[in-house]
Amino acid sequence: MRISARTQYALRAVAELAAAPPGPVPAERIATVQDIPRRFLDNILLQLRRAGLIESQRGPDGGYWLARPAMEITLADVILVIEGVPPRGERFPGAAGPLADVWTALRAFEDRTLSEITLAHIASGTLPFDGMRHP
Amino acid sequence: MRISARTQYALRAVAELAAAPPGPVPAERIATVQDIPRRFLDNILLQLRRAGLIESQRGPDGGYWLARPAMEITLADVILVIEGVPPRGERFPGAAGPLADVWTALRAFEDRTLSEITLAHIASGTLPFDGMRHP
DNA sequence: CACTCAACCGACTTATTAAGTAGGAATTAG
DNA sequence: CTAATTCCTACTTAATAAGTCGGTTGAGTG
Repeated sequence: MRISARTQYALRAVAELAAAPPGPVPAERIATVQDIPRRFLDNILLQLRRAGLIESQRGPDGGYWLARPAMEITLADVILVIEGVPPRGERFPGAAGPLADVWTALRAFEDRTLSEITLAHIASGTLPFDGMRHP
Repeated sequence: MRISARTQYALRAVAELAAAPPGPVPAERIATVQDIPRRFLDNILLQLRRAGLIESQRGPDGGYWLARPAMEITLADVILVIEGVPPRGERFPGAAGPLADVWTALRAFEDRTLSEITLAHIASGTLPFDGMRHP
C-alpha cells in the first residue's frame, strides 16, 4: 500500500474542496491548511483540472471547485488521474507462479474499496465500513 | 500494492526453496530458473539468512534451504525481512483526516492476508481463498 | 485603462530510492 | 590442492519522485 506524496496531496486537496462551502477555493488556502508546497500544488491541481475532476476560475475570487458532487467522486477516481493505469501483473516462472494470484487478489480488493469511498465520505468523516472481514 | 523487485525476487527465491526436495539448493539454480540477476540474488539470500529465514552451507553441494517448514513461513515473514517495518501512518490536517483511516484499514487487510498465506500454499498452488468478499 | 489577483504552463533541478555490480575472502568436499 | 559455493562490504548506475522556476494569461475592480 505504497502511496506517493503527490497522490496524497491530490487527495487532501480535493478533500478540502469537498468540505468547503460552494464557490471557488484558491490554491493558496489549500496549500496553507493542508501544508502542501504551493508550487507543487499548482501543478497537481492543474492535472486534476485537465482530467475534468475539478474546475477553476482565474482572477480575484477565483479558485478551484469540484466538477461533480463530492458523493460522485471516489478515491479511485483521484488516484487514477494522478498515478495513471497500474502496471499489469506479470507471470512468474517455476514454483512462484501462484504469487501472481495473490497480488491480483490484493489489488482487486484495494480497487474495490477505493471505488466505494467517495469524497463525501472523507469530508463528512463517515466511512462506509465498520471494520474489515476477511475472505 | 506496490512491491519492489527486491521483494519479488526474495519471494520467488523462497518459493523455489519451498518447492525443492530436501537438501541445499545452490543460488545459481535459483537465479537460472527464476531469472534473477545472480549477484543481486546473492545479496538477497544473505539478508534472508541473517534474518534466520533460511540456512546455508558452503562448498561443493552447498546451497540454501528453508530454516523452517514451508507451512510455517508466511509471505508477510519474508516481506518484513526485506522491507523492514512499514512507515507509520500520519495524521492529516483539515478535512483530510479520515483518509488516514482508509490507509490503515487497507494496510490491515493486506497484512492479514499476507500473514495467512504460507510458502506451502505458494509451492503447492493451493491458495487459502476462493475469491474475496468485501466488508 | 491600469492594476492586482490567481490560475496556467512547460521545462528544469534536486533528492531519494531502487537496482544491480565489483572484487574479492572464507569454507567445504573430494 | 582444486573447484564449488557461500559470504561480505562497498560501490555505481538507473529510475522515479519531489519540488522549483520564470514567466504568461485571464478576470475582476476602480
